[in-house]
Amino acid sequence: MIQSKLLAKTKKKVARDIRNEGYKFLIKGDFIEQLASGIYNFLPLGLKVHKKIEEIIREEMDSIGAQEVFLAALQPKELWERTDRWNKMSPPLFKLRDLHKKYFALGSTHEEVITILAKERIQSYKDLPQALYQIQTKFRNEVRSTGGLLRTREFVMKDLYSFHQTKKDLDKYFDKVAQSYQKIFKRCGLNSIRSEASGGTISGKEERTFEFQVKAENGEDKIFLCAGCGWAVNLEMVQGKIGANCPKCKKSSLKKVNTIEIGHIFSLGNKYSKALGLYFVDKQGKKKPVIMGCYGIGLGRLMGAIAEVHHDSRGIIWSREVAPFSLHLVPIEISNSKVRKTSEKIYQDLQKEEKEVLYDDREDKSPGEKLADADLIGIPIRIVISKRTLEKDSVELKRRDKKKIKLVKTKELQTFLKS
RNA sequence: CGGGGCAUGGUGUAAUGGCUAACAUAUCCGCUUUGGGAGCGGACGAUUCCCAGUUCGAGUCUGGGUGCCCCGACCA
Repeated sequence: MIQSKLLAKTKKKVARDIRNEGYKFLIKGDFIEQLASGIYNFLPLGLKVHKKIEEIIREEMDSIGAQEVFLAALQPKELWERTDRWNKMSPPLFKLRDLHKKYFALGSTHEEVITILAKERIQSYKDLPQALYQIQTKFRNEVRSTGGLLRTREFVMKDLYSFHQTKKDLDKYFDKVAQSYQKIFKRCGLNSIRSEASGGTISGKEERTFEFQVKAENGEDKIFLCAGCGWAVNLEMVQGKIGANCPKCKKSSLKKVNTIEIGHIFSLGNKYSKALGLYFVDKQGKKKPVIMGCYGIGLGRLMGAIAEVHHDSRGIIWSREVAPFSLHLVPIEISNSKVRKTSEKIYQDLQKEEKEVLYDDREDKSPGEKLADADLIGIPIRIVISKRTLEKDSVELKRRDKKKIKLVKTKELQTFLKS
């Protein structure tokens, strides 16, 4: 991509009421822009990151045998009344009426829709287990949006639903998903903590659920974490146990940690299958409700969390798998013909290797501004070419997350990048 | 939903109730410059969120509305 054509106007200043650092850089770098409170547009850079995250999630979901579907966002009122959630859902549903005055909800989650979809296709124990997921826009009528992308009213979510004969089989899959989640977050550059939580309006309070949390100074969640064994629990589950010993390992004490919730997995039991009539016939010919689980990751929030965790004073530091580009090619003084020729040659060569390169071909930007933009956008590897480096037949390589600068012979650049 | 704050060129900010609403930045033109947001000159750009009111006079004061931010409550 040629940077002069990239739709990204980086900003030097943002409104002072933006406190959240990661969010500030997403705005400054022109990854996203706000349309209304809790509602965001994604610009080319932001969308690229979002898509990278989406692809990681899709790969991991496919690898645990889940099939992708795409469900309706407009959902009839009656469906929500059958599970008694039309009025009880929290945060509230966005509700609207069609031309015939019929009520609909904009989907904030899809237990109802997926359950009746499954009902048509799961009747026997032979049809089980099954796992379906989608990556789709959700709408939530939040009372208050916060932290940029961290809590929005419209966002893309990956929601996975699993269907089982028995609680035991669900538990097995539950663990599999939990592992898959840790892997997803790892690939996104985050160390996630699995924390015990409560289900609220999704699973019912009696079912146990896990949240996946990432440590962040200004995260809005709080968990108690055991420094010894890594066991964790949400603040809401246990009040006033700071300093108490971990109930699991009994050795270390629990410490209160601020976190951002980046994923949540629920055991649903038979709540939805009973309410909506999803039953199967077992080997003995007995009719039983299907046991369900559901598992969610908010993609925008995950992106916001990454920015929140990985940045320095100059901008975001994207990890390799989620970065909008893998290489940032930055010529200094591109009006110099030798600099230009070499840069363009390198750009072409790298593209042939299917490297995702952002080439800063802008002539009217000073070196300072180009370098500042590079730090802000946060592509993992920066390649600087200038008269100075070309005197040594070299280009300069710098990792965004490191201080060290390395000179590499122009001819050896490609082999060097492979290693 | 309770409490608080804010609203001024594209963006960020300034302006005792008083003259033509100021500055920075961005953008455009010219010259110059090229390793950490360069310099000089010029240009473009605002119904000061909306509606009432007080006043000789309102960006500024009062009332109402709308929007945004923060704290709390709530929360996948």
